[in-house]
Amino acid sequence: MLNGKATRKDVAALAGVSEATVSFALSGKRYVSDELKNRVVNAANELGYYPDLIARAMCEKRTNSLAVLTNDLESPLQMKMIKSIEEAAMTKDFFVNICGGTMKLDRYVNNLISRHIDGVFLAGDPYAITGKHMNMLIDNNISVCLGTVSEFMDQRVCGVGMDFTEGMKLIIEHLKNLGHSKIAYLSAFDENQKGDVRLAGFVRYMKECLGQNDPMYVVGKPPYHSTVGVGYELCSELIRRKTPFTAIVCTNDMMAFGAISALQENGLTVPGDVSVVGIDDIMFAKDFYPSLTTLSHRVEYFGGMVFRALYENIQDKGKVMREIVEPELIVRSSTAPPKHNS
Amino acid sequence: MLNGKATRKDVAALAGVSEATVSFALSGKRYVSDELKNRVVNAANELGYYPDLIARAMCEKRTNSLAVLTNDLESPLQMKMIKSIEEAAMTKDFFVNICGGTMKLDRYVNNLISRHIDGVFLAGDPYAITGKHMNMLIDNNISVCLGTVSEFMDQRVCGVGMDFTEGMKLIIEHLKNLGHSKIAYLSAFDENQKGDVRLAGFVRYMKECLGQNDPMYVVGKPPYHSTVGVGYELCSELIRRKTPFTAIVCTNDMMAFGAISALQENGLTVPGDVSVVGIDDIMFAKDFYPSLTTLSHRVEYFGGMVFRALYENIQDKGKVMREIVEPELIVRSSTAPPKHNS
DNA sequence: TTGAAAGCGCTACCAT
DNA sequence: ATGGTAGCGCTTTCAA
Repeated sequence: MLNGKATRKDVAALAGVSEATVSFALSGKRYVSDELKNRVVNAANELGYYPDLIARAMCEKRTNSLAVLTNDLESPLQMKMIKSIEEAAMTKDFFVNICGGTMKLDRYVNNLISRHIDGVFLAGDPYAITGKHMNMLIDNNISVCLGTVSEFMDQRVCGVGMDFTEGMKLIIEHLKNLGHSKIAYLSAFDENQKGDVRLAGFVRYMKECLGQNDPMYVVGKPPYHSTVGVGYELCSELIRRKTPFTAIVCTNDMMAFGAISALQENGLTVPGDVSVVGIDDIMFAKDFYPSLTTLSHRVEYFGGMVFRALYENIQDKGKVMREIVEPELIVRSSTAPPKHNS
Repeated sequence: MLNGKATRKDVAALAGVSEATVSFALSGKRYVSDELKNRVVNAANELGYYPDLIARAMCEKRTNSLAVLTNDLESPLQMKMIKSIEEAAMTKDFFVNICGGTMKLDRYVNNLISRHIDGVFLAGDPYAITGKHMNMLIDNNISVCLGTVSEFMDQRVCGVGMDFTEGMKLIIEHLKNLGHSKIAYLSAFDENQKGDVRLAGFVRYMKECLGQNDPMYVVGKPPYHSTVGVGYELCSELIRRKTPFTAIVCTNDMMAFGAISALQENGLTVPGDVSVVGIDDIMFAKDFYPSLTTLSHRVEYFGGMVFRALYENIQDKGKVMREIVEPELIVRSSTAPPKHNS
């Protein structure tokens, strides 16, 4: 444990073997007799030797590191996702860099390339990253994974997506099973927003499950934020419409929190008078009052898949994984059967 | 723009100069005549040349990268902090790695060293990181910054801390100015928890500002979580005590949200019947209903300071910055004058 | 003012 | 089964 900078040379000298043998004994990439291996391992331990990953990266043109590029580092969902990616990455000794602010994309992309980052997960808005940037990354041998899956994706990029359509089905079936039929949807996005399939799923399953052709919903407007505040606004709007409803589904959990506030301010209790369902299962969902019934994307699993997609593509550019993670409905206490008089 | 891997050699060849001149022309570390410099710059542009940062790191024994070590990647406060550190870092082309899970500390520390990460910010619980790990980092020339400042800190580590004492003063003065005197504090921690100076600050300023020797407070118990749920519990306990109060201060914003829920469930409105103040100014504080009056640590500034402390220490191990960031009270709509009959 | 070349610590190929 | 060593792309010292 000299002064913390033992090199392979020192180990070789102490063990009385060649430098090559040190590498091979430690990596196992070539057979080394037990005796020499022992001497090397002991010498390495004695000196507190760890291979210099920068030097290794220089030879291998690989750094064992990823980056997550996102424009919304404060979003609870993204954080959870980053956390789970990082956890999966660490099992293979990959480090994870975070790149917030999709504004400075050029700068990030240059850095990613110059630093020989092996793979990138593009969280945030997929439309914010241009084809030019994607090509630069891929041309420089960096694996790319998108947080979505579509047939129009570049054939060389991986994708892990969420199944909101199936999710909507789970939500509506849950509410139906509780006895609800007057269900409203609060959408942060309007019909013009491609990319958000939640509203379409809602419409579809209100028809398929409940036979309703004209379900209730309130839509947001540009810039399409899905915050607590927007949930409050949209729910207030819903209440003003005076159309009776016994359950509300929201674009995400934060909007659900806002909706609950609006209901309470109007003297309606949750789930007594109205059941509320969110989407995302963010950290607060479980210990909010009332705890929120919400659609989970199983983010831990999701993050693991993202890492796996990237990892496999790094090992073999031929493997381009495309995976849709099936959601799971987490039933908590914001949903209950409707009142009889409703 | 060959196939994305022009090297310095290529630039030198194209410009008709030596490789050394390429480096110097681009870095400006040595005078290069205007003519040669131009030829180099043009050649570099033409080839799409960017220096290989891994090769550079190998020479310089520096990677221009930091890591944030934290045990709670999902905490909104930490996220905001990481975001602001990353933003500051990017202004100097530093990359930021995230290391969640303080459990695998050995593994992270080894990686940090092997990868020649230049500096580390220890977010999370400072007591979770052992002296052994800190010494390993410092002995290996890695700068360390703690999210706290105390006189007992290792002389070689930087620190950027929050001034909760001053913060409590701001909070209590604000409530006093509104006309409150029956103020209660909901603490996630109890008196046994050193490190949390909020309760002490509360007691102190209830006396100094309001002349009260025995202020109301409810404390948490191990494992001392400060979640929405705990806020709800502690507030419920406060209500059960039947001691009249017109304002509540909470350990953090999440507890404040829980407290507000508990109040509302007991038929008390915020801020009509009770004013509530949080601490941290997390993302949700501003668009919660009601929007939360809370103590901001000015996290953007805080993160900038953390980066600066690390950056300066990296350049010069002699510079060990210790900075206390002064808080700021963000007055929103969860506080108002007390009712007359209270 | 500019060029040549010695490293940095490792991987992996070529010898033995 | 093991050793020697070229080479990765750069920074920087030493020469010219």
